Amino acid sequence: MAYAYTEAVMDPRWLDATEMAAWHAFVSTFHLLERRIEEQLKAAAGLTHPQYEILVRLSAATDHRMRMTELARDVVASKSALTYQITQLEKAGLVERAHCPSDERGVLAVLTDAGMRCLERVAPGHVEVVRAYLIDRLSREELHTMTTAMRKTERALRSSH
Amino acid sequence: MAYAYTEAVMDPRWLDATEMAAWHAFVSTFHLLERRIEEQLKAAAGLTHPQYEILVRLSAATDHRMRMTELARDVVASKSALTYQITQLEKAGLVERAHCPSDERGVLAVLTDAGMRCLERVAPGHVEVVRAYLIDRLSREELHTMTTAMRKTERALRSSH
DNA sequence: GCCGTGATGTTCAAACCCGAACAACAAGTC
DNA sequence: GACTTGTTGTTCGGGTTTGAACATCACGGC
Repeated sequence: MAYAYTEAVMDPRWLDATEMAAWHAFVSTFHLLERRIEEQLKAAAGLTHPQYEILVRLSAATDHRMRMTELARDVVASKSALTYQITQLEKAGLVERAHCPSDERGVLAVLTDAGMRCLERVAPGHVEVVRAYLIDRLSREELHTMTTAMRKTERALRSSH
Repeated sequence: MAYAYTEAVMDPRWLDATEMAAWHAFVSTFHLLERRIEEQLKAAAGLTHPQYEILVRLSAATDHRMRMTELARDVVASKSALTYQITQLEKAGLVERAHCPSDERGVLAVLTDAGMRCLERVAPGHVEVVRAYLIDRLSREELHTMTTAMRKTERALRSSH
């Protein structure tokens, strides 16, 4: 019990001003952008951001279908959260569930035609928001740096469960 | 009604591969990091990330107190979300509410001594996570670029309500 | 074939967030 | 002072996420 805190107690490497600024800017900006995106999607099609992301992934998949677990990994959602959202999208007629032929327990989330049309209708407005507040404000150089930086962290997080 | 969609319909400037990669990396990484942080904070002190952020802001404020609205802006939370979290922190004895002397409707969130001690105990472990997965993996150059990039977006989002 | 281990997707209760509605007050105008 | 306008913080209902528990099935060794 005692040495569970040993490392933290002995080595508090605090963030300096530059590091603190980077971290706070990162977190605050994401939340603000997320809020703006939710607002736009809800007004345009009654969709939430997680729901939109699901439609995007399915539209990019072969045969417009994906296993639940793989889809959950892609959109970074818990299994139960994905179950809930797929149920919602099913009620809206944008997604269907299908049995997985290769695995008896498996479930496939399938994008319907209505779902594809919905995505095509909503995507331009969504992209416009992402552009207006993030992409178009960054130089090619900045974009590239941010991508490599994010990937380093993503890789580290995904490889440690 | 017709030209509400005009711009989007006429000008669907899709994201190219580089832009798409940047955007997806940004969103995915944040969610993964957020998940890891929540896990660490909950295990260490039964705190959520929003709650931790509140304690941090209060500890940095003069007299360890802040108006609700200002605090909500800082941590990027809705008014009702902050009301809820302050109530939770009050139950845990980490924060108290006080009347605002200069404004009769105002409420001050005040960090208690127990709250300060809690923060001091938890902060090292939290910082360690932020370092291990983000800060320490980025060069000084990358950190600076990311900060300026985030700030551009933050500024744009905050100035448009 | 038969366990043991692990993966898959769902269910459930609890916690949490959002937005609209609301009462109370501030600040300025007339 | 009364009126208007805007701000402050809370409340409430509905929607969403979480993590643990669970039933079901895949896969390997023996």
